[in-house]
Amino acid sequence: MINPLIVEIFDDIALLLELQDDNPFRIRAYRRASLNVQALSEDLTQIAERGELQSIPGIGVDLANKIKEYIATGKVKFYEELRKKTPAFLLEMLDIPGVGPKTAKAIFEKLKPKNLKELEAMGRAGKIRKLPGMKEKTEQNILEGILLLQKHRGRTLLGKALPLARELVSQLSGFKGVNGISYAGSTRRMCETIRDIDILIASAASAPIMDAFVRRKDVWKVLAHGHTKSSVVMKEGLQVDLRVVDKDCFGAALLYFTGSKAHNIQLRSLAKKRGYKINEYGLFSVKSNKRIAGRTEEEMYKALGLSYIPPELREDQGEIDAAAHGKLPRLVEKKDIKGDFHMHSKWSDGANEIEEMVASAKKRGLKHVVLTDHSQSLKIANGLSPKRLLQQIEIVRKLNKKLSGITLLAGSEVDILSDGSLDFEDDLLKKLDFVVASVHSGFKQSKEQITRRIVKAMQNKYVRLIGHPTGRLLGERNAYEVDFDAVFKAARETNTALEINSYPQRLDLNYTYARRAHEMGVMLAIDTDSHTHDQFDNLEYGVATARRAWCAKENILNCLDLPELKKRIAKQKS
DNA sequence: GCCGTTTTCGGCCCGACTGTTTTCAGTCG
Repeated sequence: MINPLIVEIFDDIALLLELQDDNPFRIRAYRRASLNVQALSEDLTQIAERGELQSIPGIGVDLANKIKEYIATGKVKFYEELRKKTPAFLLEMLDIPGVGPKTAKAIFEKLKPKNLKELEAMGRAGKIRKLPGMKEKTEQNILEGILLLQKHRGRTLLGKALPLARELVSQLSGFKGVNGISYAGSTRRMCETIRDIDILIASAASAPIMDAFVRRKDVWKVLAHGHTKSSVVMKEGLQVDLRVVDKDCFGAALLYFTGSKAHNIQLRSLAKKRGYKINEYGLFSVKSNKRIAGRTEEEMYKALGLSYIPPELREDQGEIDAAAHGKLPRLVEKKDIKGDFHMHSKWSDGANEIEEMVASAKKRGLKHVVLTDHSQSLKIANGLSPKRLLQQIEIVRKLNKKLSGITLLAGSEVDILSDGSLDFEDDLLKKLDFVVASVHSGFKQSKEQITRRIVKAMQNKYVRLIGHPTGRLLGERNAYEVDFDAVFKAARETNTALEINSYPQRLDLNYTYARRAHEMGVMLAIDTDSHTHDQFDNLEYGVATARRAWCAKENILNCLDLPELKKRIAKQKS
């Protein structure tokens, strides 16, 4: 997959051009192209082979040629030359919050620091304040920016950011004069990782709210503190931006601060074409400067002739066009999920007894769950031997008779071994109600090997589902190399579902692959892979991923009632 | 550098906060 490399090159080119004070629209073009490449689920190499690079929005003749050049030579000459011209540390300086191209260049040209440490020493020695246009404050801010950069690197999992955002919303909503409140930004779009939390408040009296916000005990550092906008870094490292607007503008502001940036740009272009202007205060007629909409997001979309676009879809992935033609899907919701096909108990590496897991699932409204402890090869997770699995099946059957309001099914998360065979014999799998097959080893195999392995597992007539199909762990391990088209095709042909694993560090399939999979006719299943009783709460992250993948409930296997599911299973693979 | 239901040339989203300025440039989202 060369896409991440192209993304990095385009982003770097944008920064390098910025340092050269190049045409800002040219710079934006590289950024836009990078965003659109990021959103692809298919490898650029394949798109290039079909000669369709220019069908990607933001990719024209020139950028298509740069991609082709990279595929052919592993290099982009234009990029190499730009880099040669620019010292590496100058580029690195742009990572410091508050330091942009102008400041970076001014400092670099005069002081020639070689690294962050040297720059910091220069700041401490009072050398930066002597430069034209800079005083003590600028110097101070750069020093603090360096500190921030060291503390606040990387992104935070949605599973951590969302609860924090909700907590902040709940606390701030109790404030006097708050007429409306919501978190916005990538948290509201349910992106898998979050850079900072955005909170929007509707109120006529912003100053006291701002004051209280920046004085919170859990605030580490105040980055900005204005009348309507403040930014802080929390002690645990996450940045939170708070914005206060009048309640008449709440919808326009919520739309704006939810983003994505690319979605906003498309909306504004559309507005412009129709003689309107959009900002965070509303939709205005350019001619009369009269406000047309702004109280609610629904009102804003309606005024633009669009149906309401749920936040999860606002990624500039065709949603505006679909909304204009009434073709948005009716997205799956958490309440549509009837069962969970993937959970563990103390028998393998779970923390709770089977009964506790079932009770927890029932409490959350699930109607059926499949117990899928690990198989024998996964020693580290105390995988079940055939003998223990047979015992467990019996216990499951007995326990199920005692249950009401929820059905417990017998299953296994069986390992797909390195040659593609399964960790249990068919005779044993046959006794189970539902089999999940997953890769837990041999991540470094070649693309062909892993693809063959997974396809072979899907051809087993008892395997209903492939668990966490790409094996990635956010911030820890990349997805293994696999030919997705081959996997999706085989999944469709063998009637095997693919999982959207809800565990916040997995979210696997991710939303772009999940979208392509169901568009190719593959059934998906949203599972929690719970290892403790409270992890059933992760379901909402999996549902969000499915929504971001444009899934309706018809695309999701666990939206079926148990009788329907059983019918489907009986028909499947027979 | 991209793009076209006004355009193949001339546009390209919009505003808040900060610091160093006496009216604005730089940075950020």
